[in-house]
Amino acid sequence: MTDVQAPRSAPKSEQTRTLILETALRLFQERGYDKTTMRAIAKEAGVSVGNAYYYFDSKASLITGFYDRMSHEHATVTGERLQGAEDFGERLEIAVMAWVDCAKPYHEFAAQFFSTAADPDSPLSPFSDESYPARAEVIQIFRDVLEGSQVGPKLDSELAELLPDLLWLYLMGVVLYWVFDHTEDTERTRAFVRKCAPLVARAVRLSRFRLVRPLVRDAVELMQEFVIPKVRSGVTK
Amino acid sequence: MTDVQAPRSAPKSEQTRTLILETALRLFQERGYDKTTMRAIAKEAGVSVGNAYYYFDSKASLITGFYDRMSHEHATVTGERLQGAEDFGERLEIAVMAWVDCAKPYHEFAAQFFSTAADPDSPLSPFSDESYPARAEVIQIFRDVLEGSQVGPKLDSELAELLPDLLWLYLMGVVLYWVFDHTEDTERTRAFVRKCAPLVARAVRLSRFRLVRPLVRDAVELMQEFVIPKVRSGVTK
DNA sequence: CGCACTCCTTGAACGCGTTCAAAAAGCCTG
DNA sequence: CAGGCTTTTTGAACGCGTTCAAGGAGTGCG
Repeated sequence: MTDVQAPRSAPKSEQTRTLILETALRLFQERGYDKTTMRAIAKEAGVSVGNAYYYFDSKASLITGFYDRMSHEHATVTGERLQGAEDFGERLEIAVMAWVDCAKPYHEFAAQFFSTAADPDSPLSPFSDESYPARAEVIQIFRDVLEGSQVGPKLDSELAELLPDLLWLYLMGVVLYWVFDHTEDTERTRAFVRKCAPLVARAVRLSRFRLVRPLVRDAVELMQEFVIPKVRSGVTK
Repeated sequence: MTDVQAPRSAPKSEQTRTLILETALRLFQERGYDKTTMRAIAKEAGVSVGNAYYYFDSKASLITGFYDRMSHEHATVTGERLQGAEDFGERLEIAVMAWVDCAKPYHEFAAQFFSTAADPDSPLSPFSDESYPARAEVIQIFRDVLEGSQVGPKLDSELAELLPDLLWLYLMGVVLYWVFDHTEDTERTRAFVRKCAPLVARAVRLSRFRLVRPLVRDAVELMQEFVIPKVRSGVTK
């Protein structure tokens, strides 16, 4: 099921599918999402427009592969960089900054594409059932971030269980910031991430104190009831 | 060709413009955004498609009037309901719930339209320069919410100044939740709002304690540097 | 009255994403 | 090889948002 380059064993149809997908992603990156037409994709891939629609529901759903690729690379890069870092804030910064780095080549393309992804009914919404695998993989990254630090075991168990999902939401906030960021090399987003990480870490550590703990518990409960179901299994639930 | 009412102050062109706008908003509400075509708007208004484009840049920019109308009604309704409420959490719930009530007739339409509004370059983005007037009006609502409660004066002055903008961001979060909410009468969003308000109020009150104050100050500083400029004067700054 | 000038209005035409009936290519069985 | 069946491929056609050259319509001036 891995779709890198069509293996020799793959049937013809799978080859065509892959060819169309690769061509599309290449053109998206070269010309941007809007300027890449379905006709151009078909022509470049040497097939008909109708054929592209035989394999993919829509132009937007050609992005599915992009999601998977992106979360894979994010997980890999983060895994490498986390080696040796033990401070929670530091680890968090590494994970989020890794995303910014991985997403760099796609910034222009992603900004154009963002509005499509924001459609609640689109399979490409970050909350959709279809994007669940990619979402789960990124949440796992944050689980690693937490478990590899000293702060993890000291937390309230319910919060510790919830935190990876919350950090994924935090990443979505960063993504939103990044999409609107037009500075060179998205330097402003990077500065934002560098400043945010230690603050988040401090907030998490504060959550253990007797003064704030009751509030945190209630907030955790609220999240578990109202927000997490949407993150865990898509908006339809 | 047909002149309905002729206010002596309004020249012919203004009449046409208004006619197109009113027709568009009515059809959007009746049929939804996607199913309302520019051709249908023009036909229903008794003009040509090209004429609609003479007055409005695009189909999306026909929504501008909707934004203003919505924020006005939100401000009015909130103002009425705030009478007699003094608790900050209660006032916050009133303000946000008033939004949910005002937005009720447009839920289906807004969900379709949401993806257009999410485009960072669109004048209809909630962060855009063009939507600044509506945004400012809503932020003023939250300023009233804060000032009419007892918690306002006791806060750190920097936080107090920032809080209305932050509460507007919180409202944007609720809007996001609302857009994805498919329950009857968006009952789930309402429950979410009812549970959130007192928690936010508690968090604000906690911010005054010596234990958390340093963190809050740093977070406020971060917000002022990285986020508030975008809220105050649009993303271009 | 003719002329020029600006403001409005028109509808055909363009390029886009998407659909679909029909043709082509594989594939299996007798 | 023939015949039927499914899978794959085609490209014309549809409806959409949007553009634009062309033509009114009103107004002031000689």
